[in-house]
Amino acid sequence: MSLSFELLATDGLARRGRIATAHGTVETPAFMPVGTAGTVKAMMPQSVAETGAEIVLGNTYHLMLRPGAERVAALGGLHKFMNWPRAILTDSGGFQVMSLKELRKIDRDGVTFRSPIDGIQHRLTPERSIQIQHLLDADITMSFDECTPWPVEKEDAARSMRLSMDWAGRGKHAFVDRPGYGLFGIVQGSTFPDLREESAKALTAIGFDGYAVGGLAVGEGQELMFQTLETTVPLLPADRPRYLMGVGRPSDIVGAVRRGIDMFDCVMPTRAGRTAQAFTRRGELNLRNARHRDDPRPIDERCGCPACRHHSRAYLHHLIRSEEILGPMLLTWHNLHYYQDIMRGLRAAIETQSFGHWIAAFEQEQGRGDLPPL
RNA sequence: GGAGGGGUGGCCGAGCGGUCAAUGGCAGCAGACUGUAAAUCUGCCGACUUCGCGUCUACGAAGGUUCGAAUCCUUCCCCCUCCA
Repeated sequence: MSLSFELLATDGLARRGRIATAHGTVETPAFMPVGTAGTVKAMMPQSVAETGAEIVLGNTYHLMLRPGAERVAALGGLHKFMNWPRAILTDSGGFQVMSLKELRKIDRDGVTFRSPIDGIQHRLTPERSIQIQHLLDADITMSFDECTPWPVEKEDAARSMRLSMDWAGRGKHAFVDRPGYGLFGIVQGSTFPDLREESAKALTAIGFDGYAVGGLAVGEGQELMFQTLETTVPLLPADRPRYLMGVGRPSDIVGAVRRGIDMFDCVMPTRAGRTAQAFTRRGELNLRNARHRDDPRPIDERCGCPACRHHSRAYLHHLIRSEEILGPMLLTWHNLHYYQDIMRGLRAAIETQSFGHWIAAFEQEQGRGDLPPL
């Protein structure tokens, strides 16, 4: 195991840990902003770091198409290329097997994609996906899998999961172990407990530096997602980090930490920020709505982000309405800052054995709703 | 003075005898967004409405032709272009 994971404290099933990567440590529970194409959209790398992020996600599929993995490698790797000196986790392309279902053909050996950029065919196998992630210099490499869509017949979920397990084994062989670098396996099996169990056992038998839970937050709803975590997480090795892929909203993250998850990534704070939605302690706000037109207050007077320290809701509303680029920038910044505030709060709560109290306060405040309009 | 082109819902702009409360776009009002084909997408957008239809008022104004007119005819009002 060349990726060290230290378990610092626990409170119930919740864990406080530390991952040491070749590009710095990552305090867990951790949220990883998504930087698909070598950029966390609408954010400068330094600003991403200032929110408290210690690791971002990059994407095999997108970087393979453009500018190309070999080109990134020749330019010194993804950290240097995007000027992000900290840790990077790369998705394997497995999500695109689902999200680009109209543009790909899947077979036992791998997946052929037709590029949405120029129509050219690209081939991704477990081995090539790992190789690309090496070329990108990812600190954490993800196994190539198929993110199983939902809803799905059990038979199809089983076939999909077993294919991903086969690919996980092939990826493990292709992975070049180095100090500070790690490979994660991804548990599939949709919402079927016995399939999740089969998948978890298959992965632990192979042995990975960390274990991800994939195929969730794809439409099944929070309750089913939590149920699936409750049956899956206990099957994962306690001494390895656990990553819930693609999740989620603040309440999803909090609930998953309570169930033993250590790492998260999600486009929600960045994408929603670009589409005028702000996440706050007291719930969600759509800054495009007319009710903010004359509101001189910040999104959240207790938030320390630049949007909240320097700008009114009225101004942010104006920027969004005017389609000024600063609008998406500031809202993305706010959302990422708020997400990292949550993670800081979760980590501190677990350290001080006050997790239950923290969650109660979190839920109470979220339920209270936005401040009344002026 | 002469010749020609126009006036359509908040704006721009299609339609040129029925299937038109009237294509589109913008503006406006909301909603969605979960390992990013996303600075994207969806719904509503004359009035009333039991929100399902329906009813009413509508395509510069007034008349007329027609079973039926935003669409054809007459007159009037206004705008634009070119020539004097």
